[in-house]
Amino acid sequence: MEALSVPSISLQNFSTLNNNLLFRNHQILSTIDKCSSSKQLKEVHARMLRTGLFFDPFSASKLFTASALSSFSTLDYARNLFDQIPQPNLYTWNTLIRAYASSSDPFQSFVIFLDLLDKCEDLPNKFTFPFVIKAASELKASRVGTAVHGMAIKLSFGMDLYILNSLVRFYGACGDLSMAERLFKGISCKDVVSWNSMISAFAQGNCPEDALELFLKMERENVMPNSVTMVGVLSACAKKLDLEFGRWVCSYIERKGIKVDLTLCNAMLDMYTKCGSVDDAQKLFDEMPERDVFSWTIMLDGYAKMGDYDAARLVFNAMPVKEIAAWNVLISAYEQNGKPKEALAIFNELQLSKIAKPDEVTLVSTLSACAQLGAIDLGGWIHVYIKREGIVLNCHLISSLVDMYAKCGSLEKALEVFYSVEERDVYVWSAMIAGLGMHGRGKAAIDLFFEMQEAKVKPNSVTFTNVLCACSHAGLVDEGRVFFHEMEPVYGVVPEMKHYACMVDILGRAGFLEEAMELINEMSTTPSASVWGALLGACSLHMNVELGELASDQLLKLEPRNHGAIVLLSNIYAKTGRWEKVSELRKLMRDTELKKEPGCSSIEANGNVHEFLVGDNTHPLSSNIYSKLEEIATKLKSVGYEPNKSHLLQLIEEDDLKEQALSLHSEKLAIAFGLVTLAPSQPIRVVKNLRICGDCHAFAKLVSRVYDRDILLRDRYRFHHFRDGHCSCMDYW
DNA sequence: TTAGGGTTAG
Repeated sequence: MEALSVPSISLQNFSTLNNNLLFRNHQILSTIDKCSSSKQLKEVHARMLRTGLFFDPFSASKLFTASALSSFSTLDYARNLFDQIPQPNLYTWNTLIRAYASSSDPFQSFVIFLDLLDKCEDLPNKFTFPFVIKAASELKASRVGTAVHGMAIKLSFGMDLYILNSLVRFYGACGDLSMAERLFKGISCKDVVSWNSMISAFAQGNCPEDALELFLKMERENVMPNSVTMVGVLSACAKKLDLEFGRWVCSYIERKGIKVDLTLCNAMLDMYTKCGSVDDAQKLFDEMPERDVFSWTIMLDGYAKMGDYDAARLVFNAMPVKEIAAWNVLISAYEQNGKPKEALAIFNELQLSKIAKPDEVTLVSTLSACAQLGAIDLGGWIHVYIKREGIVLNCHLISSLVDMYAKCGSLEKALEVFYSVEERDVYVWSAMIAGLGMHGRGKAAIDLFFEMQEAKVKPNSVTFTNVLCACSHAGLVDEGRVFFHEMEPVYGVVPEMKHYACMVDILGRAGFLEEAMELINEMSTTPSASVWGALLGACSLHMNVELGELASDQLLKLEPRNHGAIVLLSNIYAKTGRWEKVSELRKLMRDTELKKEPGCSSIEANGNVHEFLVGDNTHPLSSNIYSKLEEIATKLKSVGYEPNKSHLLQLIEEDDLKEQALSLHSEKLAIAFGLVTLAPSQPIRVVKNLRICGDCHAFAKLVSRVYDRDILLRDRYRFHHFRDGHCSCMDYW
């Protein structure tokens, strides 16, 4: 009996104790929800460890959830906490996967998911899958996501609405719109999220028409859209550049009383700027009760894209928080509008200000600006920076580096980067093919094209443009014909205008002018200015007056202000001695106030880019440059150099004036500057905005021999590598 | 005993 009394007492005691514990537990647990800083959370954690409450899986999961999902706690701390939980339950595992899925490192969700399968006694449930699928969408990890989809079906969650909705988004994000649509159509009880997922999938997958159509269908089926729907619809309007429909959507939102939150406001701003009405955007922006970094960046982007850099700068200066995206907007706007120097100035400002840290987008845009300017020192510095900061070299960065090195004249470095990586997508291969092509290595470019086939990478339209360009620069006519004729039947790439222009260039340059004309006549679409330009260039090279007149007529019909066409035609007339025609064209240029684009050459020295215009004497070292030019002239004359005056296109009449004008061509100034400032071991790298003229070409060849210097000159079309009196273009350009 | 899916800038 005694034995009975003891347990009865202890049971009673235990029960009291348990009640107290429950009460205390409840108190501690309820404080978790009230935490508003990581410090408070850590205090609760400590108390739970002291009381042993942390070792109760449910209580631990409460604490963990707060740390994983709260805005004030870091994911690292949460992960640490998770690792301390002796036996995390499925709920806890799911929460960790969820937290990683919306973090900056969604890949961890996969790692944790595999860990769950290995270590958790429960199988994944219907809550697990949406989180894992979300991670797959973020990463566009189509194979992993598809496998996860299969697993969900096996565990008989194939019809769960939440999982299906996540899958629609996942397949959409991976670009498999037909699979997304198949799943969407198969959902028996679609809710508003199902519609939203499909509309966004269309909008983001470059099918804005389908997105808008689906929205109208949703209307017809009386499904009430919410603000998320409208964000997707506005994004489709922005993609379609459909301002009218966009405006209708904005009034629809008002009419239907759809709640306009900050995100929706931003989507409206974005639609207005993308559709070209920055005024509407500015009006809305001014009225917005609340703005976030997105709102500011959209406005900045709007002004920058339309080329209103002053307004963009005002927005930028007013931004309360200058995230890296804002810097990127400015840098890429300058870089893409042919203002690479301004782009580099912003990059410099970013470096000095240390407000934000360059990311991959910054580096891609900056590398492109370096490529445009031929700024190899800065480009190389960025390469070192990437390595130093441990930035992962993705395909985008690799193609930018390859492109930068190739365009700055260092084919070796471009090849080094290309062969140093294992993952190469079609753009990386295409960039390398272009690099070889512009350096006149046509055969190597073609070999690389076939190497790409062996690596099972499918060529696209860019690849073919680059391959054809490579053939053109190297005079590989037969190879060019084969590629052009095989691109559609063998590789499934339909020839576009630029491919026709390349092919006309290949044929024309090699003197097959009639064949080039036949090709133009066979075209099913109207030939563009670039096609006629290629023919005209070839006519100028081979002095074909008849076809030249035809080509320039067509070209001027399409682009009446194309001074290049007039210059080329006058070139043909001058070479064939039709002076009266030359005068007519000169008069036409005067009357229409058409000015020849001034020649401009740039050269990098000690990290600074120096620019020279024709006859420029504004450079601080101008007097040194001109004495150097005189010295060069004397030296070259002694080896038999005669200036070739025909390249002046008879725009200057007096012979001595001509000679003087020739010596003032910008590339000559840049080369002289290079000889003055660069160490004898350094190659002289010059970038010219126009095509190099025959006289400057002969000049550079001789300078390379007389001064024993490598000269790398990039003109509008290609590279000329001068060494020991020869050029890599073999005088075919 | 806890919960999930869809949205905007480069």
